Amino acid sequence: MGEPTRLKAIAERLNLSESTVSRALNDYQDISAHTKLIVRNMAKQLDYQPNIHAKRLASGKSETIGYVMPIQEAQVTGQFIHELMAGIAKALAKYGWDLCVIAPQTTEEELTIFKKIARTRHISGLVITRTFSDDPRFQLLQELEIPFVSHGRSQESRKTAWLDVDNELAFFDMTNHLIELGHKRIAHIGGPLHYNFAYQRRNGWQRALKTHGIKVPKTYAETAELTFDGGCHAMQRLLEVESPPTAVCCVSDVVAIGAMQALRKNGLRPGREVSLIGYDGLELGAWLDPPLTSMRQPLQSAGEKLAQILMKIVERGSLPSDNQELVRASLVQRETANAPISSWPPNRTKADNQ
Amino acid sequence: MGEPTRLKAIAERLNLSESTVSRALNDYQDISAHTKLIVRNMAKQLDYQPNIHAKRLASGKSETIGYVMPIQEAQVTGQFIHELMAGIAKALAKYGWDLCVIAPQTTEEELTIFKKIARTRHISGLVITRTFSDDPRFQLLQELEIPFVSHGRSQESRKTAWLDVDNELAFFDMTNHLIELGHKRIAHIGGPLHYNFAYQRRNGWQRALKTHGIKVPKTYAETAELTFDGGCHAMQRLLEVESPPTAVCCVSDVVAIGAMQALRKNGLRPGREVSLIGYDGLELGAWLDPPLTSMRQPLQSAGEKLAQILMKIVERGSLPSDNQELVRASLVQRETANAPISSWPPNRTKADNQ
DNA sequence: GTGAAATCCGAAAGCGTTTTCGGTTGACTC
DNA sequence: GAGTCAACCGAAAACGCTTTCGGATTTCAC
Repeated sequence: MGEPTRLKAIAERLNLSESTVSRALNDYQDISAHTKLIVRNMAKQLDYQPNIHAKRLASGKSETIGYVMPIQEAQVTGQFIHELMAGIAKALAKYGWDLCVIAPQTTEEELTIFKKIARTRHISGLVITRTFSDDPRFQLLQELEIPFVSHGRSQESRKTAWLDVDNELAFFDMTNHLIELGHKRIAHIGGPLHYNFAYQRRNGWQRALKTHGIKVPKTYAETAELTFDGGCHAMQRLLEVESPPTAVCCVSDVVAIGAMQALRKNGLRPGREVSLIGYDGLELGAWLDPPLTSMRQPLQSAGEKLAQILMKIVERGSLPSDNQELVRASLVQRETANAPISSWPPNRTKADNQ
Repeated sequence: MGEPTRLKAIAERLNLSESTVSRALNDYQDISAHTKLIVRNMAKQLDYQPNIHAKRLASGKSETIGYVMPIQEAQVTGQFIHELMAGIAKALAKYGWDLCVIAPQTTEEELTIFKKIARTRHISGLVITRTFSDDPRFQLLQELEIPFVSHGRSQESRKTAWLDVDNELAFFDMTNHLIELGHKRIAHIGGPLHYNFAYQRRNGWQRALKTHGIKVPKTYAETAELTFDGGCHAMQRLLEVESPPTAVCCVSDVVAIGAMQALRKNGLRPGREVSLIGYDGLELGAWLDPPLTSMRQPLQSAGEKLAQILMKIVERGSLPSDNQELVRASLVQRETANAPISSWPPNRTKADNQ
């Protein structure tokens, strides 16, 4: 309804110049407190909203950050992304910044888009997720001088900004929890090692075992695709080793759910013969039978932090390397992690030290 | 690296005016084919990317559409949203349009944002989802003259653009499937009726029963919150009626999963004593024990369609009421929908007509 | 060969901000 | 009372594109 209020309208009403009004609204030092006050009141009264395109053109800033949607490959990334984006959008909205979604179909397209952004500069910074150990995006974005922050680290992220869960610690904690429950035969179903977090999680598991002087066979270090089937097959393999584990740390909830399926197929009940802990804290874990114990990281607040970090870098030139933050995941106790039972594994070998 | 190419650079190189170059690139009629060709070649050669803010300022168009994230209330909306957004972003990207995420925290905030958009016009159209039977957004957006398309209908959507799944037909199909399997005692766990789809789904179920002359007690029409617990409680109530059903149509997968839980608690196995069909076709349904039969709508393509509809309306002034489209959901056969078994329900009443 | 109609392009005026630069006050110093 | 220095504000030039308007050619019919 009606024409939107322009700077000009405010200026005319107050008998000021447009430039004064502009500077008053942007809190310049050379405008008196009194002028600022009346300008702001008038702006509020007229419900002034600056024309964002004019503003961005004139200032050369875009006040828009891009979120690169991970290419759809791993399963159930949905909830994850949703919460993260909600957090990012929320934090940005406070400052009038926009969140723009970028959904490349392939890795090459993703890199092409980055190059385009570097030229147009219509996006002032990027949030990337699903990082790989060896991730070409880090180098490219640095070369292109596009400010960015990643959710998750990489081998290349020493000098860049990131926010990550302490995966190593999470799996250290997770494994310790199982040890405290009395387990000694603790296996790990990890993810493909090109995912950076897969490394870290495996290391956390190993460190906990080492700390307690527990030795496990090499076969206890399984690897699986980050899918239901992946978890299912990996668990099956674990059940077929000479002396199967009494507990398994799983790299993700989806993998853990696959592992549950394998247990069931073998007539075992998750959390009875074999304890299981997943990672992600997915809500749906609670709907399973039995409900899946897991580790959870706060996603919404992570999104907000990512946004804040990025704005700090873009706007105030904060150094990327000063913006590296680790958060701690917490245990979500449900019903698949219990003390070991004596009837399992059925045929103990002499190597068994229990 | 280096300054981006401007219109000016192309013009100078070709000894043309900026306006000619601009019109050549925008395919104006009054530019000769030859000029267009050389301009375009030069643009490509110099890797010209127009300054989006200048373009939008000058043209008064924003080429940005907003996606309003549903307020986080119902469960597992994540995957849903992710796929839909990926589809929208993909379709928009083809035309150089942006997708901007709007994440209001409350309904009031959502409406406030709409009003702001109406003033600034920095977003040229909106996609809204999670529609309610009585949804204030429809009227407001029409009043504000903001182009929009909804995923899902409403009582107020007669004149607006929408894309929806034929919920009524989906539940008609679903119920028929159960009837074909031999079921006659088919209940329904519906959603709160302020969700528009909840109405439609219930009606589809009823129509199928009616078509086959099947009568069911009123107690068979259950209502549940769209949550795991909601489904669980509703199923529990269904099991306590005089003669419980042999099959249940659930308004959503999450509700169905809750219902599965209730069955298990009562010593029953989903798909044996009581068949169950969900709706949404969530991937995670396949990971359950037993895997959940469901109905699925194509989401990614729905997102693309939504984007196309909106662009058509914004750009070419297509009438909203000419852009109403119904798509059909399809059955995802898994293992919770089977023929009824004779041992259930345990104590048949005389009212039982089997 | 003339007039009219097409065809093609350039000049220039926006679009609504930001930001630099300079100018006008008034206060303050000695 | 002349000079200095802040403190405030206005004029005007960007920012890079679109789009209107009109001017210069060429084409065509007669």
